[in-house]
Amino acid sequence: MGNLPKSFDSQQLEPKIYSRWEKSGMFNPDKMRESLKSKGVDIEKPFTITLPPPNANGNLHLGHMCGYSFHDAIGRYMRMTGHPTLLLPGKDHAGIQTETAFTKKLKEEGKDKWEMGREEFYKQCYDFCMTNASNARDQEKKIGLSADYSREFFTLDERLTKTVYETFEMMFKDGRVYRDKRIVNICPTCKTALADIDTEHEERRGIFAYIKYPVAGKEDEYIKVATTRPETMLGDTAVAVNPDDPKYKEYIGKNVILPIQNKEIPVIADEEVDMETGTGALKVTPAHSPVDFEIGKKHKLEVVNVIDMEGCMTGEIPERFKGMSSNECSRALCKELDEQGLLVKIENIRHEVTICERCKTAVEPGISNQWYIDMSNLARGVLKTLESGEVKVIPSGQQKALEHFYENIQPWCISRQLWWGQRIPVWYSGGKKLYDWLQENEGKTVKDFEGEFNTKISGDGSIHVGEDIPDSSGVWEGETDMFDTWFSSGQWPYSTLGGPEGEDFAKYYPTQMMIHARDILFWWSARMLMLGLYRTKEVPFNTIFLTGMILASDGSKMSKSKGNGVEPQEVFEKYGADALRLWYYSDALPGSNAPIREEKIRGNRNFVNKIWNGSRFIIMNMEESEIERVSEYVVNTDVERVRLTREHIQKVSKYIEKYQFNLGAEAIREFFWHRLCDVWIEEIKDEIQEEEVGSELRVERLSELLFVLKESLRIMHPFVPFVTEGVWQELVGLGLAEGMLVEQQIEG
RNA sequence: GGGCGAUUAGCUCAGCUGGCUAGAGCAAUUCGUUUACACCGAAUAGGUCGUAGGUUCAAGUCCUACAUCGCCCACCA
Repeated sequence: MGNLPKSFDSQQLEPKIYSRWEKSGMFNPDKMRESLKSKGVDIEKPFTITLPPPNANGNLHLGHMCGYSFHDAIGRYMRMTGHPTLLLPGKDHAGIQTETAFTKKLKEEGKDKWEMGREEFYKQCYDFCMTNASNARDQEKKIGLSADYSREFFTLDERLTKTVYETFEMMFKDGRVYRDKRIVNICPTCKTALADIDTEHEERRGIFAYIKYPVAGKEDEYIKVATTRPETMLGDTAVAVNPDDPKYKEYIGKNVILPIQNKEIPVIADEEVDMETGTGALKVTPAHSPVDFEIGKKHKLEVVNVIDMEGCMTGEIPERFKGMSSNECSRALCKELDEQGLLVKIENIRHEVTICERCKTAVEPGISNQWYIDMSNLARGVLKTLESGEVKVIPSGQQKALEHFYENIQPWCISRQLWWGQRIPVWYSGGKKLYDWLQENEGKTVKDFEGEFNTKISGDGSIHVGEDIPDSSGVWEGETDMFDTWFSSGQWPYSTLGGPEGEDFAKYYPTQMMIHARDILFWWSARMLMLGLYRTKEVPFNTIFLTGMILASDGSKMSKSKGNGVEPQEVFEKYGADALRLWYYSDALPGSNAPIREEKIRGNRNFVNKIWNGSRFIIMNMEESEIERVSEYVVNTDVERVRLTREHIQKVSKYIEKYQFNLGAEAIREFFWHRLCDVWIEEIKDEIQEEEVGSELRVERLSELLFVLKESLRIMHPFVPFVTEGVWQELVGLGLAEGMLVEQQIEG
């Protein structure tokens, strides 16, 4: 009976199967609830996961596919065990990263961001993102992601931005949000401030210059300092030595002359200074080094800014250096110092530098005014939930890392000098510069500011927090900075459900899980937990499941520049989505690295094909005249094969519930291939070979096989949804099954 | 400098709270089959579970040190 093709043609069938699922509406939990109700199925608690929104600035890679494969397996399992299940999809505007990517794209097209202007840039960048979002959506569907696309979000959607703004306003009122002038990392390429967490460290080549600072009032007496960044000396305001250092004891409290600038600066004593490093004397540039900034604060040193946002020399320095890049200036300075006999030597060294996480440019530490959030007591709140077990991280080793992060939480710099993102909803009466100046100079008035800068101000220096301009008086200057992208994605679990007042929020919050690769644990999950706790008084999810990292076959990171990447499309075409999914379940386990292994994916494809052919054989063995009897036959639960099948279902269910997908994948393979196909089918083949069509024994045995087949299709469906649904539909076509596999329930 | 993790067959990894005569997939070797599937079947070989101690009736499995590798965090000029 039946005439099925010899292999499961994933290329042909997967898209068809996916669109049938979509039509069924089962990915919408509201519709699913109705459907279950009409069938009289017991409805369990809803199950929700807000899916990680991929950055809408490119295509998805195998790492995204990995995460979605796990989401989907869990989602499908929950759906098949009576839970109205919501996998909520979205796309992320991804602030800096998208701005960088899009600017680069414009450049390739011969266009310039600055010529284009802010508004036009935003518009075109938006379109760029929408195109990418649409591609990403198609790819998500290719891997079989059973998400409810009727609820899809983009992080810049109005409904979502509204929630983000509310949170900011609340935090401002609470005094958690504040503006502060501190030393921050400034990326000269991205031209924006970066939070510490947005930076990386890398060993790079550099110089170590030894420079003589003449002691004031003495001939031929010098203090030698050593520095990796000579250009910052223009902003030096002290030389620090260790109080116990015999070499310099006599100079403490005296002055040295800062060369080039010809300015006297004090020699101060500070325990932080290591006598062994360099010369033991440290030049102090509070404006351009985090360490020096702290020392400067302690000793009330002047802060002299000599490098701007773009990494160019600026401020009160000799004309000839102005506008030079810091590197150019470094060279020019060394030359001049050498001519003056003040340069002792330059060593070539390798040292750790801080670089921009996105564009890998070395950051310039610099002083600037930025918006900050004090996260400390929210961090303590989350810490409690980790300790109590309310929130769990899989693998547990990463949980400790997360605890460590919360214990050492720093103020979060949330303002970015970008064009792409959500504008910080703040208005300054009389301008931002006035506001910052008044904050810095306590007791001073608007009048003082007018005097100091010789301008006329309309406005009183106050601030208004809110999306809309407070009135039309013309005194208000809108904030131009954007939010750090993580400030919006950090609110993903409730903003996508319409915020704390939303209808979906009432039904589907809190969510149950968060699944992503471990590299964004601190950026994302850590923030979602804190912000969730703040806005909703409860943690947004209880389980963080960290997938393994997908690597190139040699164990290195996949990257475009190395050309060692593998495109998902390539894998789909060669082996199909189910085969790729199985590989993730067995290889991309929490805490592990998963170098791509094509031969393993091929092996999984073979298994997928085995599922097809085992099923095909069972179907083909049934004669048309037997179908009605077989479909009505109720198998005896005492029969060994039936009993073992039940045990198998329970075992795999347990594995899924414990997130042991590797064991689940192994078990279904073992059962279907090596028990059903290799043993049971072979046994029954022999038994019924000589039997007449329609005989009691044939009907009984074929019914038994059909039972085992259907049950194992159900339990395999969360792992390999396409081929199992494909087979199920063949059964439906013959009257041996009903509906769609996606809505079937797994019997416990 | 601090934290975390890894080290089991040629390769990639399982092995949860100690009972293993140590498993899987892929690769390898031999044989078979071409009317479910060559994207197949049957079989074989391959590991003193990083090293050294310890706890225990019993240790890949727990403890301690060491070695090697990886990741994360950190302001060393």
